[in-house]
Amino acid sequence: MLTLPFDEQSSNQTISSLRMSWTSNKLVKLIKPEIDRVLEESLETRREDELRNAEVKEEESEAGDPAWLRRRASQKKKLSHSRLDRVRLRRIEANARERHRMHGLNNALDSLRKVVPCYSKTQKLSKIETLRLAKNYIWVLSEILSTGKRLDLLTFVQTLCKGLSQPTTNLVAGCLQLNTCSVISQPDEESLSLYAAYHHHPGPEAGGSTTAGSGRSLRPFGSFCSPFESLNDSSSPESSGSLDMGTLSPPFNFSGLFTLKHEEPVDYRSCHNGLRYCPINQGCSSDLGPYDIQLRGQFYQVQGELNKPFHN
DNA sequence: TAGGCCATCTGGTCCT
DNA sequence: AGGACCAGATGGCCTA
Repeated sequence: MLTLPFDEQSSNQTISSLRMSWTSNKLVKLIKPEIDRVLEESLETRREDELRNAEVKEEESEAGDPAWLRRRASQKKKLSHSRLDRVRLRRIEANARERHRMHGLNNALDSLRKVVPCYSKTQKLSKIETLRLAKNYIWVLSEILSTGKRLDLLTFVQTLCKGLSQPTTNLVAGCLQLNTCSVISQPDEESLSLYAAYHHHPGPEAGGSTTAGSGRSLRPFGSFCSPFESLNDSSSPESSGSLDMGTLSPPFNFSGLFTLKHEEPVDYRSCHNGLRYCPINQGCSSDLGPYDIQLRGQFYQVQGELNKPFHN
């Protein structure tokens, strides 16, 4: 007799989920008949219990229930065993489909994790953080495209980290070997000048902390406005408290239309964790810096170039 | 131990 | 009728 890792009190849900989980395992082929038998026994037991309970409930309620409820109860009563079985079978199938659907969703999220900065097999980003990071990443790329200006690493990371939790911020900063404090609190002059260029209006979130004066702010980019605003009425990634992908669409569909070209072969080892960027005080004179945007059809090359340094 | 995250189940709704 | 999608509920696991 096979001993399954759950006792008789385990619910059918547990049994069916275990059954589904094990389906992919080759071992299950050997023990499947046993699993099916236990499952059927469990289903049968539960079926009998539910029928008993339903009968008791109907007896209890028939006296004072409204007519529609009595009708419903009598309809239930009329459900034959075969009909009940069919209903339950449909429920089981629906559960399996739902699981499959959610697995598909999770696979898609995994794919997304691999194309955003800071992909790590060991420390997986949560679903919500993955979406937030992706949103910020798209926004940064759109900024680079629309302004034609490079972002220094600090700005890049700070923008990526907008709205992310502290652990994720740490992860992103860690990927780039940045001090987290500098990511969240101390924008450099270059960054500030860049914000000034973008600064159209303070925005609703800029009322509280500021970057000037105190030199310390939890939200240093509160007034970092996107040039897209005039076109799309969109705002910076930080402008909405909740996840709002809809307002952040870029001004045009650039997917597959551009690539980033390095001016010269890059030795990633000489840079912070591989990212080629212009550190503060090193005076990169090029307008575009390392990002030489060209209209080609090599989006994935861009993606690879941008992500290569971050992925460990 | 509380809180975050996740997988799963479930019933409702909409669509074909 | 049946499938896809969604949101709420629930319980397990992990971590600070």
